[in-house]
Amino acid sequence: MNFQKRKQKILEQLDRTGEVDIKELATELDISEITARRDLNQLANDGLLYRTHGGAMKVDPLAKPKDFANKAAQNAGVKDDICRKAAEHITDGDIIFMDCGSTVFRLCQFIKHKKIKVITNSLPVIYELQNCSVSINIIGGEFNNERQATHGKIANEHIARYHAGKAFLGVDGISARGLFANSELEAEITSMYISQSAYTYVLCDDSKVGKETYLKFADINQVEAVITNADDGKLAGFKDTALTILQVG
Amino acid sequence: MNFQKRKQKILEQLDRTGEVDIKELATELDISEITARRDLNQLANDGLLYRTHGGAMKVDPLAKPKDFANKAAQNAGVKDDICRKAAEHITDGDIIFMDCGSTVFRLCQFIKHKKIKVITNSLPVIYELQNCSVSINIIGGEFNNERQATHGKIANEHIARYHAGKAFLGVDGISARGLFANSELEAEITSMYISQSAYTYVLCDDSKVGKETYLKFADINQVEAVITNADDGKLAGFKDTALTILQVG
DNA sequence: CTACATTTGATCAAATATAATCAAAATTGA
DNA sequence: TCAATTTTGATTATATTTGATCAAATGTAG
Repeated sequence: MNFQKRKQKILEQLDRTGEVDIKELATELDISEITARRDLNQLANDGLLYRTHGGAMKVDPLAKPKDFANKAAQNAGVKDDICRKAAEHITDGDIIFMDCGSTVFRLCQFIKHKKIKVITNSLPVIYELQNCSVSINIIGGEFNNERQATHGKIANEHIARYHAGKAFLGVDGISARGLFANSELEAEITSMYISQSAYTYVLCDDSKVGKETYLKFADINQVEAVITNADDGKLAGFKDTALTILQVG
Repeated sequence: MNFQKRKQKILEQLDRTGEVDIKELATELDISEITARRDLNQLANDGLLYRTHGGAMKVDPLAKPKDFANKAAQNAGVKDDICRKAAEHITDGDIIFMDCGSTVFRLCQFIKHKKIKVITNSLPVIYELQNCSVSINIIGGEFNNERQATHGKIANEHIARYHAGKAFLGVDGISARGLFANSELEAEITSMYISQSAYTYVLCDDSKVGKETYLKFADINQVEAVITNADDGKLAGFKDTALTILQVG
């Protein structure tokens, strides 16, 4: 029983009962109390639970804005797994880009407590990260109501003025041949994110893996890592690429 | 039963019945009276309830600290009058700037149905105008949580790239000698709005008229009109200026 | 106002949880 | 395989939480 596995079980029970107890946890997971404590502390540090004396409680479920929440809720379990993994790669002091997809949006909950700078064109992300330790830089430009984000020439130029250590991006399709998008606007801004960040993570669930849709906008070697729940079979195509693959679930 | 959990239960009961009693609390939560007292004291200290002898009462929900909505609600009647008048000057096809003050925010309700472009640095304005006939251009840059808006160098440069027919701005003070602001950030972005618009309306209630506070950032002849509820006496100082004065109320 | 009951805060003691330190065990990478 | 690193657990010291007692403050009734 390693840390990752315990983490899952703890979060699972927390989700079910709303609370956990150090002593019970130690018994159930067959670990010492101090290890249980260490686990809880780490999870609390990642903002995934509230630490209490002798245990922990579920973190407040927050009211999600508008219908975006519904779309974001589709496949939420998998997306959360992906984002939890992504959050492990974000540390205090980081400057990161976040794009406007529903997957990337779910990353917010895991980074709220971190002392980082987020540059984003996504209104839901902005909304979610106000009033917390994250400092926000809004990408200006024409606002697209459907995507709840800014896009276009001015937005692209805005991004071009910044550099970030990491970018966390969603795509509509990814294969060994490159990254694919369903719209030009989306493709352009994603390209810009990639070019202005030192290290790019692509976040996508298995439905996007192997999919080559509409518009190819980047080669696979332009991004550094993909975080996904796809299985080895689906990922076999990436064998010959330099891509770092982070599997979850 | 730890403090966090008791806190939940206490606040829950408070919300239901409006009050709690030390003795009952001690029995129900199976804690000593002194612990119940300590809990109530701490919650009172956090402003979550009113401490009374022998128990506690629900705190007045209207007395919550100033979030933007409340601030915007202060003096709402007057501000609405001012904004209603301002809206009369906005017609389909207009491109307008709106700044991030609480007065200008109330203009939103009167322009929702209009077919115009709004360029703004105010997050509340953006929220208010989504999903309606107004097309939005967001001014990018670093987000200031207190003001719920973007400010700074990049924001100013963003504005510099656009021109609008009209600007609707709030100020912290206005007199025949010029416009005044309580912060440099605010002053700079307002100056930029003025210089990039053909016609500038200043929206302010009578408390701002004649007030010369902190930082003067523009001469009075740089703006074209002021919309206010101030009376003739307060406005007498503007007699010798070219300013168009639109009185309401 | 006085007398009485109740509530309260302070102090202390006991129980419990936590952090710190260090050693053992497991994992990792050559 | 061995050495280095990480993870885990035992021990001890520290901190927190809780409850009991009691004097002081507050509220109530006459």
